[in-house]
Amino acid sequence: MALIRERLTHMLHQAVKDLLLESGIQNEEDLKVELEIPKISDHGDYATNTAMTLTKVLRRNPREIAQAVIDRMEGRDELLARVEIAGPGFVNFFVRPDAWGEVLKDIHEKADAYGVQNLGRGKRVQVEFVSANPTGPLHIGHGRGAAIGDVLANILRACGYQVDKEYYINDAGKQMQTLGRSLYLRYLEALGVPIDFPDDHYRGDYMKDLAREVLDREGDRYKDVPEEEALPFFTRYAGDRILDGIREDLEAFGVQHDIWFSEQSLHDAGEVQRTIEALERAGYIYEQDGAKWFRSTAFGDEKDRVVVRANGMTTYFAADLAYHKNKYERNYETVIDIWGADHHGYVPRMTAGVQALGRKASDLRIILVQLVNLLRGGKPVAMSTRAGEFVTLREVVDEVGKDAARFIFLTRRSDSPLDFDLEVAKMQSNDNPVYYVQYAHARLCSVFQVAREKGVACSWDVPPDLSPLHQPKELELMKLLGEYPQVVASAAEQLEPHRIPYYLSDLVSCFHSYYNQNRILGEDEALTQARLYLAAAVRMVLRNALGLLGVSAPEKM
RNA sequence: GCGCCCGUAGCUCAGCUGGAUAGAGCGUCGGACUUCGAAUCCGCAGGCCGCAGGUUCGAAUCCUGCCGGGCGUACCA
Repeated sequence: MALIRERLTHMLHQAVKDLLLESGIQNEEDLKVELEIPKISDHGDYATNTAMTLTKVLRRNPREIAQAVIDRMEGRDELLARVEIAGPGFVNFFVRPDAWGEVLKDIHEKADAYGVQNLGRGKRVQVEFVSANPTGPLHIGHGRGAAIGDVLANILRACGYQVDKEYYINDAGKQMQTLGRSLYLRYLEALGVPIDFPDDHYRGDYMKDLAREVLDREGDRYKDVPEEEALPFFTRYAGDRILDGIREDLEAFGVQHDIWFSEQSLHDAGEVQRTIEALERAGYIYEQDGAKWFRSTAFGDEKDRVVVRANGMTTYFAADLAYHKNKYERNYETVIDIWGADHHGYVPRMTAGVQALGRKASDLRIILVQLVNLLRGGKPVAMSTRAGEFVTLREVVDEVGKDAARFIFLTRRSDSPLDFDLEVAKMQSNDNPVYYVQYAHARLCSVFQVAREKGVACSWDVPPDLSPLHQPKELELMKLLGEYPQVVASAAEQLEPHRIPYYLSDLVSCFHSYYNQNRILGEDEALTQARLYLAAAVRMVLRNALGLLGVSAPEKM
């Protein structure tokens, strides 16, 4: 049994199709119909503006079209109590109250898989996120990108895409040398050798910690080794250890990448060179002032970009081109990059790059994540990266918990800047939406606990009679539960994970309100069974949605 | 200068692929625990959707111009 929304959409779609055929029009584009939930309940459970959008094609007035559409909706009486034409030409649908129970049966039947669908049809998608340079610990801005990337990937998986989560390690180039040298100098310092620590080196305390670690493990064996000989060890050591730390911090944050991809491996395999050659053959490379330029202006970038400098070194951008070429060679149909918004200037050149490599611009989707302002009690926390004074992601997770941190990162559109207040994140109140949602789940678990203690049946081979559910709040809950798959689908299509937390807040708000004015476990056995069945469905959806967010669904709190 | 993002209630933000009377949380004020969890609920108040034009049956949403804030404008990584 299909869900209410799907059935109605289908019915409407057929009716519009018939109407267009009768009028001799066969235009697929005019056939898309959309159902919205009106803001005002007097306007029905669902409404469509399709009659208005059809006025231009059919050249008739919208209310007439609306009537014609309604007349062609077959089997509407089974599902609908009433259909109205309203305002300039809206069609408002009032679902039969007894039809909503189908939603609950559907949820019980699908259980964990409720919300899972097959929009993607197995299409391979890669989500690349975090990809912070392995030169220091992750900070809170990386956390936001991590949460968004991780959850977006989860959502796409739930929608039938075959998704890999990938981390690009910038382990090549001068910054790694600088990193190694920073460690080397701290090592000497720890041995009591006077050093001069340059400003452009990595000054954070974590480098001193690492230096002590090297000292413990290796003793003073590098003390008298010439710098050029010692550096490779220190570079590799620093890079590996910092990357380990990043991995651990992500793990503590609930994020696991499937693939860790090394930039150096592209250089080692000659892929950077090959990519430049491929672009040369395609005619997108020219030489000027001793450098090789990529003609990104051919695809709308504001200027061309250097890929090989006059000194013969390839640029970072060249490696990025090779990396993206490599992604498509690994057969990803769509590649999603999650970048800090401070990199937005790179979007046109990267988009140009994938097109020059023979892909559609839309094969690369870039999500820009705005910066995070870290606050404590409303006051900004100093965040100077160079001085190494930043608050790390790990510190934030340790202080406020992974659930609160993730939820807060996700409760905002990614292109909106985010104020992250450590005190608010720790508050166990409604200031903090994560507890509001988790509390509902714990509450429901508690109800089931009590039910079991009282010996009330609360698992069902066959659905109970749902006719006792007819209160407005009960119908509203069922309707909201029925919207969940649609919410997941739209989050996937629009690449907007924040839709899930907002949906959860709505659902939970409705539930809490209902809970406060009704008892689930009561004298009336039939009513109790029906309400428990509803409650179980709410709990199921909460679990599924929180699972997508990587936020726990506690039984007690 | 040019480019991108943002400007919605006192605060933090949804709504933006055009739809009917613009929403939520916080904060203020006032109510609800002998009951399955009060980390909850109920109610009151709060708006020229930055400003000005345009597009059309209809604009917070699309277009143009301004104002204000953030970011970016390398043969750096």
